[in-house]
Amino acid sequence: MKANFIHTYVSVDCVVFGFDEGQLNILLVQRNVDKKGAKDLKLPGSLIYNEEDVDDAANRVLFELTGIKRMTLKQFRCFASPNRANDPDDMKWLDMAYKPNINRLITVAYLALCKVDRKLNNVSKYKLTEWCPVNKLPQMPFDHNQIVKESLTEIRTWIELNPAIVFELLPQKFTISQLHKLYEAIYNKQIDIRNFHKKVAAMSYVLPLEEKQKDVSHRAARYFKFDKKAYNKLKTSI
Amino acid sequence: MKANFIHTYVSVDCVVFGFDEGQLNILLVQRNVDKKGAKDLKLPGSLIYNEEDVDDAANRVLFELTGIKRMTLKQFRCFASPNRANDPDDMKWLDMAYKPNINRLITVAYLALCKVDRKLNNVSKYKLTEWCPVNKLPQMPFDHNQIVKESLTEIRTWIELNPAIVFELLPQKFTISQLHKLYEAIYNKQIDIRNFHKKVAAMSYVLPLEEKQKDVSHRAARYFKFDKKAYNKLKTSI
DNA sequence: TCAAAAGTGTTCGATATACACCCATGC
DNA sequence: GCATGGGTGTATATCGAACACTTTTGA
Repeated sequence: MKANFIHTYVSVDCVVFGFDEGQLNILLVQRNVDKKGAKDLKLPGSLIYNEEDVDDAANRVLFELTGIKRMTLKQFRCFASPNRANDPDDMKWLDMAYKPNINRLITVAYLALCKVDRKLNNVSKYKLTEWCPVNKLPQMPFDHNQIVKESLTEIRTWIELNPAIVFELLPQKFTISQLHKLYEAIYNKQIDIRNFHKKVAAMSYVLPLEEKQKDVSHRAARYFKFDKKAYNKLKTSI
Repeated sequence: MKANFIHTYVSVDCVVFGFDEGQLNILLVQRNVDKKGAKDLKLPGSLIYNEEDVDDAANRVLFELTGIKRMTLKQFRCFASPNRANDPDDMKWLDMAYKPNINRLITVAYLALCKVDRKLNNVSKYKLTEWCPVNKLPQMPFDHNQIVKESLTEIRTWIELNPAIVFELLPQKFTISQLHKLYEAIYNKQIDIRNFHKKVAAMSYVLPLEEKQKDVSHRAARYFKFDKKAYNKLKTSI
């Protein structure tokens, strides 16, 4: 009986959201195996180190992936099905990428948010990274498709609890239209634009700038910015 | 570098909430060490087995603890600080209770809900279990105090997402007053009773019964029940 | 008749929803 | 001048918050 307690490896996997051209995208990486044909993409992740907390491991993965030191991230669930790493291809890849005989692998999944205009400098480790629209995801190894699926409901509840995080997905300067499209993408439904303007006007921490779009073939939109200090002051006052 | 990937043990720990006499309580168990004086209580938990998912492990722990097969439960966070099991007493206890040389222990924390009037039949394993009011918790081993603290905010967001789960903390038949006190305990603030009556009246899935309290030295309160079917129908229709 | 808890309505402000037209700009 | 997207206001319904007195029952 006591022998049945499992000695296991633990990994973190990150669902990195980005927003571009009205679409939510997820950042995927290519596995190291040379599989002809199929692209073989997966969520970025890593086994955790000896003296490393899972949160630290997630930050490390994201840094190696993007060159960004402190991304906004949130742990959302541990995936631990005994069968999640039973596919022969996946086992072979674990052998190669980490060490042989990884008999069981449990993963802790994270959500992370990334501004589109952030230049990504991925450190050596990842040969190829790719933004992939959430509604056109490929078949992925392990339970990564399941993880992404759950992350989509998780990101909504995250925003309910902390409305400020949506601005992590937009450039410093953004238009109402961009924000509007982002909300529509996250909630996957249409939102009346007039009511949306009112809603934004009521957010004291979203400030209009003097600057407007240039060289657009229609009326130029005003830029806005998110004022973190105003937001925090408001939040602590409640 | 590759040697640095950790081979670790994984446990589950359960924060079991109960509600009695206007108070939220948590079910704790006594550790097996004979420490004089101090009671040495901890959260119920266990290492996970070889072929066991963490959700299954949590269900097993709860069954062994209460005799209840399917408790309402929810995974809420993985605690994995490298130092969380570094206390000498805790390490000694791990040696005894499980096996020697558990160098690192990661835990996945669960919330569970238990009706007060449920008779608890704890299976052999636990010598002594104790309901403990959330505002009078003892010092506990590992990071169990931290886990409980986070569970208190977690239970609120759980209820926001799924209002039906509060009824898991009440008897089949309950009075508005009981429900009212439960909400006050969970949100830790006073709630106007007239508005509360209105709110309950608007819940189409909370049905008044003919039955009333007996032998009370004041006006007898009406009993209500939660209608799961009506709730699910309502939920799917939205 | 008193103590103790049950039960009951109205008003107000804030918030969400529905809905359609004019404005600025580049081509 | 036209195509494209930007920007605006009003009316209505819904929801939450504040607030005090009467009813029932046993002791």
